[in-house]
Amino acid sequence: MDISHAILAFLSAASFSGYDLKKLFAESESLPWAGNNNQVYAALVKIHREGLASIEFQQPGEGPARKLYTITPAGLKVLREWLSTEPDLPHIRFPILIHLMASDLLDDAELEGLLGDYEEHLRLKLAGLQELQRRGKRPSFGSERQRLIWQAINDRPLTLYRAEEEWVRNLRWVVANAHRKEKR
Amino acid sequence: MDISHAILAFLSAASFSGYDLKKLFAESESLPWAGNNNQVYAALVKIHREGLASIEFQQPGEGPARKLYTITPAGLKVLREWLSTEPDLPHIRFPILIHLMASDLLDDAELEGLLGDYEEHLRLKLAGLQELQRRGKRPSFGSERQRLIWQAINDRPLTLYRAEEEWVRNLRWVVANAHRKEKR
DNA sequence: CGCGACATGTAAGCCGTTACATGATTGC
DNA sequence: GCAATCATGTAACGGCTTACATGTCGCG
Repeated sequence: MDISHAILAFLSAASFSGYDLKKLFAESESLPWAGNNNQVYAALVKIHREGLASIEFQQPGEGPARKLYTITPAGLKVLREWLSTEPDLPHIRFPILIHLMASDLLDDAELEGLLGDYEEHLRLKLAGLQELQRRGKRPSFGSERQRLIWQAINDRPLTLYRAEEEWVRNLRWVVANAHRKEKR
Repeated sequence: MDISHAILAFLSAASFSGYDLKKLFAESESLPWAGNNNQVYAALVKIHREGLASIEFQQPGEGPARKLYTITPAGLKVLREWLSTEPDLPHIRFPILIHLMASDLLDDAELEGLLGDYEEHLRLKLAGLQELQRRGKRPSFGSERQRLIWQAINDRPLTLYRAEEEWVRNLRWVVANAHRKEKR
């Protein structure tokens, strides 16, 4: 359960409830475990059992009862040790590649349609992300250096989608030219 | 089980055995289901049961027995229908982002070390991929247009890792400058 | 009064990976 | 004879998602 380290990483910046963390994961876009919650609550129980975080019960009267988790010195130690392990390389899936593998079944117009729709889809996603970014909500906790790093973290999905858009645009150009150059 | 469509996509280009497909998935790098085989064999059974591919038993005497799968007209029809569904956007995981979220625990030298090691790791991966690409093995079946598309498919992981490398390089520069500009 | 956000959890199931099990053929 | 590759499968485990279940609070 690798999500524990991500939770500890969040808790190293501030204290959160399970609900907070679930939302952070759901909104993150760049992190694994999108919109889960089963794992978050289960992992929190385990983290607390191991003494890596303490719980502060916040009484009702000012909202629904919540459990605020705060990282302990033991938790910080575990996190620091984990930080010295090398991070894995990016892990990615491009579902469109499977479509493209079979795209010989499509005529030129159909392929153009597929790629065009995909590019449009990407553009919409990008617009949504940029919108979120603009009126975000950027976590400003931590040092100056850490704020720059948060910016890089938030930028990462944007740069990925931009790269994907460029890749598709280029591919569209390539297949359009191939079509012009030769008869099939 | 989405892997069926990927298998059908491969089979639309040529006939393969389960072993062939397993290797194609393992070597692909850009496709999901890296180095599996459980799923491939299971999916092939299902595909055959549904009449989407036929089996040709190749007798021993010229090697170990193998089952060569060939896509049927029904399989082509299913594949063509699936092709008209919109492909999902890329799905990503950048494990290093979790490290970075907690990186405020590291001093400047340690962070530099983390990023430097990561960049080195990326460079090695890139070199390996380029090596594979050079003496590949590029599937030359299909039309001229399709050959260009195969090139794009094979290039995709390369461009991704290159983009990641650039992203890290930029981040290193940013944190190095932040360090110079202010005391902490 | 109903809806949406807040809040915490549980259950079921798929998907994917690792490891196991078996056996033939080729080359050193 | 041994290791590597070809070849086909099965078993077990864990991670992740979807859906379910329950309850509070504030707002229109």
